[in-house]
Amino acid sequence: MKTNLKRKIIIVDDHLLFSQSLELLIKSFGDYEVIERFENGKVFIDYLEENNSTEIDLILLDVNMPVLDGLSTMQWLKDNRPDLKVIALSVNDDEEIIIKMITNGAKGYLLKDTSPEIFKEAIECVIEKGFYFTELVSGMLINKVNSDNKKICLKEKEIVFIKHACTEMTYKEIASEMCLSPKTIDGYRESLFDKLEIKTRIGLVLYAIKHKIVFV
Amino acid sequence: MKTNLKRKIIIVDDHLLFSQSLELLIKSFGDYEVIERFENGKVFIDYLEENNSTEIDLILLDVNMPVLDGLSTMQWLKDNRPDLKVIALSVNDDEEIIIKMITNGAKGYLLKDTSPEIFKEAIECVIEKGFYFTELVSGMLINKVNSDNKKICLKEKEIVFIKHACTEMTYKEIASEMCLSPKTIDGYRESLFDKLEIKTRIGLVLYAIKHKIVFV
DNA sequence: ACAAAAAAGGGTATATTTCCCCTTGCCGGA
DNA sequence: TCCGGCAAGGGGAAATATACCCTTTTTTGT
Repeated sequence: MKTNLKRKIIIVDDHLLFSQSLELLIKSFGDYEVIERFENGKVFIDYLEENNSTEIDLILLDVNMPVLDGLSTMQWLKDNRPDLKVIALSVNDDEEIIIKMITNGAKGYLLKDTSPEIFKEAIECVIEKGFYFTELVSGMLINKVNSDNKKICLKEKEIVFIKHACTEMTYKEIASEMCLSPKTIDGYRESLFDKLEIKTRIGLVLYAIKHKIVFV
Repeated sequence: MKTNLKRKIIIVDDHLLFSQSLELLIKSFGDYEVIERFENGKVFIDYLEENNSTEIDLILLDVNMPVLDGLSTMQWLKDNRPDLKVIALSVNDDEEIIIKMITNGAKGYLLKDTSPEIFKEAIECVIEKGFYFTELVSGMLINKVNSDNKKICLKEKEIVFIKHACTEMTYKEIASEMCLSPKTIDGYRESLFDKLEIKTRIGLVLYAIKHKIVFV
């Protein structure tokens, strides 16, 4: 058996059913072998640190994982092993995450409802040409470039204020919690309402949750 | 080949990579064959209605799907094909969903990070004995029975009001939107604040999002 | 027909929102 | 060096919106 001629793939995914099944699917393509599987970014990085000379052709990296998630893992890879090729896998089509994975060096981003045919094409494409982007992802990249100019950036204090605003505290209570005059808080609120194009505290709460400033 | 002696399994899951891979995994167990795969509850039900005499030993049903999700599909099965055995598959350990799937007749509930060994055991168990519950699920069932007495139930109008309260509308606007007097809205609010043990509209918004009454 | 809900109202105290103005300190260009 | 600008922090006052009482009228189910 000429196993050593096959492309070497690593799967990092906490869904054991998925990762083990996916290994079988990849095997069925013929040209690839799955040399390792890990259930989160932490154990994967541990492995890389102890086996830094292993030949790896491609990494399939899940985005949502416990312990160390795909994004953090991608950041580590960017800093420590930028040579490795990664395709991110996720059920999640959240634009922000996708953009972050790609800016951190992912060579492709596939949703888990991708067909096996496209999946195979993506693997081949990334190994051969270095990248593979679906229309969804390309669209987001373009969208991103076009809206990069007027992007909203929140200061640290504003973030703290927003978090407090997403509780049942009154503004007065928030002010004393943050050791500021209620009037300053008032100023924060006004400038945020203006910046975020909202009109009420309810709008602020919805914005905060939508943009993951606070969690529910 | 004695294919006709194998147990017949159907997979319903929108994640094509997963469902196709899972089919390979199931095949590798030896005693089973995947006779059909569907990508949402709708096409699965369509199939059942046109092939109501097909022999099916087990259905693996994903919970989160587009078009018609696992819960709705389970409800249809309960009403129309209570004879079919279903194992629900999900990444989601939300207690409410799990309980609902089981009260609608699911014979098992597995998270997708289950190991293939447990998965195989669960399949065998459901086909042979009729059910399989992990500790997680059993724990929830017990928990459920113990806390069933004082559960909060919201009326239809209250739900509608809550949805409106999660926007930047004022109560006055909500009243006219719902064709009610502002005072009636006032009453809704008060009774909800009381029932949900909250003190402000912000609290109501947070409750609504946490309990999936509204989506962000 | 009667009790229980649902709907609506009155009144009042706070909270929130909005607008416009003031100080202080810091930074960059003329 | 001086000066304008600008950002952060704070203020007054007024208009609305919210929150919390408690009462009355209408519907509704049985």
